[in-house]
Amino acid sequence: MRPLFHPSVEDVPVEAILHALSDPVRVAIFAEIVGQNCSHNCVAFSNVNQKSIPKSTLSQHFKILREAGLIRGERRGVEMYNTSRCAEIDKRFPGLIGAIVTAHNIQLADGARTTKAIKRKSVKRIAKNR
Amino acid sequence: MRPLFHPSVEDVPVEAILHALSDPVRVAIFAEIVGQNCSHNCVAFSNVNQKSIPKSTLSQHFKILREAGLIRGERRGVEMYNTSRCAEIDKRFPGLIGAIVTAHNIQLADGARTTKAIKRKSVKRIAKNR
DNA sequence: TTCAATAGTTCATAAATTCAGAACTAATGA
DNA sequence: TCATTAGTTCTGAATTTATGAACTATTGAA
Repeated sequence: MRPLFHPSVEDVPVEAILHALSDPVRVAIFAEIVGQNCSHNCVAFSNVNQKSIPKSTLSQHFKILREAGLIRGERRGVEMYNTSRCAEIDKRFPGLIGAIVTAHNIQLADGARTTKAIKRKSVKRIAKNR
Repeated sequence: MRPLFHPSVEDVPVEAILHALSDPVRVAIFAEIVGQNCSHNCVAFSNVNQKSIPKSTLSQHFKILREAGLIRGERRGVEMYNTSRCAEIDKRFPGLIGAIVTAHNIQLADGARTTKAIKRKSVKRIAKNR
């Protein structure tokens, strides 16, 4: 299996970072990894947000986080060890990751109200039904 | 013409904000509006990034920024007056907007290197060709 | 060794989003 | 009333994303 691709932080545009974190499943995964400041394998997340997510989908999510320079994935035996690359990103874009993770946590804490609208789709629906 | 929809900031999930700003044209527009801390009509942006963007597309972009609670659009005669809603958002998600706009500006300042990769698409291509 | 089990990737295609031209609406000023 | 300007909406095409199925890699046991 060929080694995973990890871009150097200078090659990652902010847009890619924002895009990677604009998905509810991916911010959740990333916030976990940052929070624990340690590893986590793919399967550990198979029910983020009370939903069971197919592993092909999860695999994609991790790939997007990796290619946005947000995490580093390292094979450890049969499973994957993921760590955040916060420190590196923070050098280039100070405060960015912190602010996003904080915002995510604030939203989590807000609870019920926002959990209903956590999918992008919902926002659009709200907007539409005005 | 029916009045524009502006969500209350509490109803906007972070994901929607990040998604809105994960597009190079939209961050550029938004950073401009924030930077000038004042208005700007649609057409003023018709060649953001040296590209001329069709007005139907621009209209969509503004709508997405509006529905993410990032800007307020107000009709002034025949044209649109757009202002940022930074202050409101900052109350709920402190530092978020600032960090993103700063990151955007850092990237702009970096110049040539990143401008080539400014489209999400490019990042993926870079990733693919490994 | 060989085999089964586990973790994750890749591939193919269906579903959802986004883009952009064309037709439309609204306000302004001649 | 008409032409002009600014912006929206509609619609089909192009692009992205999601996911089941098939595949690859590693481990541990027989």
